[in-house]
Amino acid sequence: MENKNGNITSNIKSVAKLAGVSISTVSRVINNPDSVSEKLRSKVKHAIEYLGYHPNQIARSLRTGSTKLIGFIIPDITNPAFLLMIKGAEDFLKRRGYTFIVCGTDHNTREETKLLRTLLSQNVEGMIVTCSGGQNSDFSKTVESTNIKMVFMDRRYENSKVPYVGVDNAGGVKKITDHLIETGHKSIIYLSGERNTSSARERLRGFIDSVRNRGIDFQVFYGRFTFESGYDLTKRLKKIPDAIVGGNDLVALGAIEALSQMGYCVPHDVSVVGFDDMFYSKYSRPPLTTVRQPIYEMGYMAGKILWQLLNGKHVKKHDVILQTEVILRETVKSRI
Amino acid sequence: MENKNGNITSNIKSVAKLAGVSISTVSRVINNPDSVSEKLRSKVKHAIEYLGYHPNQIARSLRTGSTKLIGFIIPDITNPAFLLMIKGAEDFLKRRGYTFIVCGTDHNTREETKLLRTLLSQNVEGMIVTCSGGQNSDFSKTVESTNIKMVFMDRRYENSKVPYVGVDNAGGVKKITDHLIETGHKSIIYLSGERNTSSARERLRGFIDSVRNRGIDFQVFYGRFTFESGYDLTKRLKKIPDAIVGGNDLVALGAIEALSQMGYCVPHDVSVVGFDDMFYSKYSRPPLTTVRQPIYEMGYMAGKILWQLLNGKHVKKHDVILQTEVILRETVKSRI
DNA sequence: TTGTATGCGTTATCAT
DNA sequence: ATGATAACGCATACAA
Repeated sequence: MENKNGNITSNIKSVAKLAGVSISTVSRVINNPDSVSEKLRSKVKHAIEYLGYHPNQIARSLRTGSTKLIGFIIPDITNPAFLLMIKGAEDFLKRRGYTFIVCGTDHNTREETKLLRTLLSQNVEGMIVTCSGGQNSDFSKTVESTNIKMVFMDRRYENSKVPYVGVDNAGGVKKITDHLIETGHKSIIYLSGERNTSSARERLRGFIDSVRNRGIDFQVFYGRFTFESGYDLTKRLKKIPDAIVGGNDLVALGAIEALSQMGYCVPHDVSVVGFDDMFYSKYSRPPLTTVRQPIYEMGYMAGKILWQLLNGKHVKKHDVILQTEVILRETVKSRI
Repeated sequence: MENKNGNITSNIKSVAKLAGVSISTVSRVINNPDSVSEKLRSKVKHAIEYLGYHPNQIARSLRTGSTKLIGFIIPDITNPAFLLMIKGAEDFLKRRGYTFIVCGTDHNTREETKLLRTLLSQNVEGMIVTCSGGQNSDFSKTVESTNIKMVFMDRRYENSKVPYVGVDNAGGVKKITDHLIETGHKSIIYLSGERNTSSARERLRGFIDSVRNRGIDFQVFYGRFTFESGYDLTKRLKKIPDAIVGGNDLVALGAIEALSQMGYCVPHDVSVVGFDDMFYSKYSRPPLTTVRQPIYEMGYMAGKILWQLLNGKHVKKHDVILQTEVILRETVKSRI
């Protein structure tokens, strides 16, 4: 039997014919083997083996109404952090029989809405989404109109009834800034990236929370979440502070590079800290003091919550906020 | 109408009923609007709008035999290089209406075979695969028995009729090793990773090609393709050579770190080069001299070839080998 | 131009 | 324990 692509495709009918049984028996051998006699079961199994048959998932889905498909929408499929989250979610869900469609928006909210529609018409049973912007009303409207099971991961849209799993961005930045203050840093600069996502706003808030009303001389500059941005922002500094807090590790690393080119030594002259603890940060020179997020765990948790949603279980906490950990390495020097 | 998940699902029937036409007319409005009178067309369109109807892709696929689904199998969904390849392929294919399922094997060939089966039963129309090991006979057998359209990307299994897109690994390592020899390096050590994949073997071959019969004192050590492996291997070196060639950038960076801890200065005392030009290598201290592969282009090309396969076009070159480029930065010093 | 009826490959219901 | 058959939602050949 040949389909449109010229592929040789065996189906339940051909298996039944070869085994000399009805198609219902074949179906039973696959879905409920115990209900078939040993004799027929073995016949059917051999036929399946011989023909290299495997059930057509499409037909199965149409009939059962269950695709066992989960969709992911993330801002950038090239960013290892997002993929580690996805791995976490997959590790939880794949042993429960799900398959995954992963889509990247390139940080474009219009594309995000489009992908939502695509996944919907692929009949995914659930979705895990890391939002691409600060808001996307088309997206939110579509979600509300469909009752699709969804979980937001790491970044969310506000005013939404979608459960959320994230990390305590504000708390993390606050912790590491507190550490800076406790070790005698009097003037501190925060280098933010784009401020449109929920996580970026939270990090900035953590910095402000830590620094205000404590007699600290502080300033905030906005750029992007890249090495180059950290570099440029730092090069333009009129006055070098006691410490610089990067909105993420890349920004911090860029700042260190600029500082070194400007003749300052880290941490001797300036302390620098980041946020993320990305793969490379422990190998930088000097190794970067930063905040570690439980990335993988975040994904795992998102997978778990989606699974609860899918199975009609009561989701206890609507929002789950995971805690961060300060990783002390060698870019901070006490100035007491 | 409500499906098993409790979702409100409108179907072609409900649209037809509301519009007061037959289901074939609705189908025509969607697939071939010009064949329907203006009057009915507008009625149907309003009904579609009102109900928020979109066609069930599952049913459509079952009927037409076309899923517009492409599957990817890669060794590790957490590795940015693989994902950049995928992005290349997607950029070519998505404007042609395809959707993508991405699966990672965790470098496990058994899992690889399982994923192949999964994708097959999801009725993907084509697949792009980066092989997880040196061989996988179950995988190869299954592929041959199905006529699935497939392209190997970056890593391949031998003896296969599957088209392949890769880079000239051997040529790349040869080029950079030649450069080392031409700049007066007399003793050179190659630090390989696992030697089971096709690309790892090719890189080693490039090194040997460059070094032999030229009076060079050379040695090869095997470890893994990680920072730690480069570090450990280097720490165990009895005698420090003029230059070290890392099987990839991570290994080279690990070697540099070990060297620096052992009191050697790069490139003053030893030259070190890598392979990949991964994202971070230009920011390392000192910036790493390495070989750049056209990662994205490789994926784009793989997508293009798969598309040709899918459309029955004649694929001119069965194998496509892309060229590499040596990136000179600051970890090599001339010793002439 | 429009409608009726068939079948895609399954699973599930109902007989036997 | 096994088989015949309806139904899932859609596209399409054929009839009108």
